[in-house]
Amino acid sequence: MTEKKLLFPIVNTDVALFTLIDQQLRVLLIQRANKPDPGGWALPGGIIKPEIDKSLEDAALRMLAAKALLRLPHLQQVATHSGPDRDPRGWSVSTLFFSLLPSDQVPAVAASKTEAIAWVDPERPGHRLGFDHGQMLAEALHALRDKVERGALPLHLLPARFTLTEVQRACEAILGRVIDKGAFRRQLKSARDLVKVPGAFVRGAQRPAQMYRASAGFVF
Amino acid sequence: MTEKKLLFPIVNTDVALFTLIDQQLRVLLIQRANKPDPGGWALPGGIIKPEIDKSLEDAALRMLAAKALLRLPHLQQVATHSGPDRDPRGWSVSTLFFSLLPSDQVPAVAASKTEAIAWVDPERPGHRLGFDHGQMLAEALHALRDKVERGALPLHLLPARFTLTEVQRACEAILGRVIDKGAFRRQLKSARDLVKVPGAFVRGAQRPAQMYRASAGFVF
DNA sequence: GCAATAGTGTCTATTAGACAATATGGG
DNA sequence: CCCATATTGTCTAATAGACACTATTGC
Repeated sequence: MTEKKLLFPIVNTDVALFTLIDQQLRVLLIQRANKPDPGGWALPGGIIKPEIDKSLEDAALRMLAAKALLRLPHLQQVATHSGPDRDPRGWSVSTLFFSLLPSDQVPAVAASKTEAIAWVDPERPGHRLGFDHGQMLAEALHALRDKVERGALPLHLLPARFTLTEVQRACEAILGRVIDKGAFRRQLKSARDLVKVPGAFVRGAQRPAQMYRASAGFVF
Repeated sequence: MTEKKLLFPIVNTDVALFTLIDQQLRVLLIQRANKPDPGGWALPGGIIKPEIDKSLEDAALRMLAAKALLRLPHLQQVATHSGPDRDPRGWSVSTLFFSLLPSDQVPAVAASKTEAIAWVDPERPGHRLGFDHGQMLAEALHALRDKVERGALPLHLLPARFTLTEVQRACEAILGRVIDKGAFRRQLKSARDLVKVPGAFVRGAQRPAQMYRASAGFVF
């Protein structure tokens, strides 16, 4: 491959899209079909198009929408990586985001004809990631954990209606440790993000649980 | 001025450089001499040069070094702003950093022949800032406060040797509130960032204070 | 009644804030 | 001694973690 040095830096975005599969935290990887590093695994992303994108966030959402036929409820900036060597095409700048996909929408993310996808454990991706995406994934996971550790509720991982236990399980999957039920529910009482859904319960052969939804003004 | 749309985004950096002047938190503004918005006030920054810069951090340091004849001890990424309208020259991406300048090095930052400088209160800059730099400054201040609120010690604001009271004053200047002496010093005891300097005391007509320095492995 | 999960209560160790008390210099 | 600041100690309210207890369903 001929390496051509561009006069202007390449500007692109990458997204670590997290979800829950069987109560386990997973992140989306795609197997690249195109030019740099074809066949290699990477975080979904690509070069922005100034003609149609109104911002980096806009570009990241556009690329994911093309892949997933969905509109993500939020996008969180993690960091911007840069340098002459991180992309073989030349001097590049890449802004990394993470986002949360509701677990009931995982099927909406399907592989295209040219690109395979995989939902992997963010701590052990299994595939070797191209570019500096291994480091990026670690940073995105750290940013997500930090936010949840600080008390943010990852409600975007859950369906529209959920139980408090499901919120706890989501936090546990993110943090990688068990959380005490009593302490967790105590904190939730002073959180304004949750709204009781009046009727609505039931799930199995045990005491039914109260259902909740995210409050109107909730932002992750 | 003719507005030309570029095929590639403009990539630049901006830095909110904080320091202490008379125990007050101040941030550096420059009065632009060149093309977009000449005479306007803004955070120091500029377009990167892929030929010489090895990263965005490198570019930000280079631009500040030219202005200030100094090498900053650290640089912290805040966020990356983007869009077609935030810079009149066209679609642009700008990564914002903040940094801390030791109070005894303020004189090293001098105005050039073409650009005036000002050290202003970050909460009330006084000058109206061009581009989206008003918003940027607010974000940088928030990032700095958040970090200090979480327990990070802004030792880079201080001279090489300092007293615990000086550390407290620096934190108070950043946070904009008074901190309890007892509680503050209790936290410092469990911080590994500080090292006693054996001799060294004295300042005025009162009990001398123990001097400290940042530990070898200290990173803000 | 039993299994399983929901939901609440209690005890304790730790911590942050308020504030008092003591220490040490110069004058 | 007095002043000003350094340094340490004490008391208390709030909080987090551990863990136990009660509640409600299906079977």
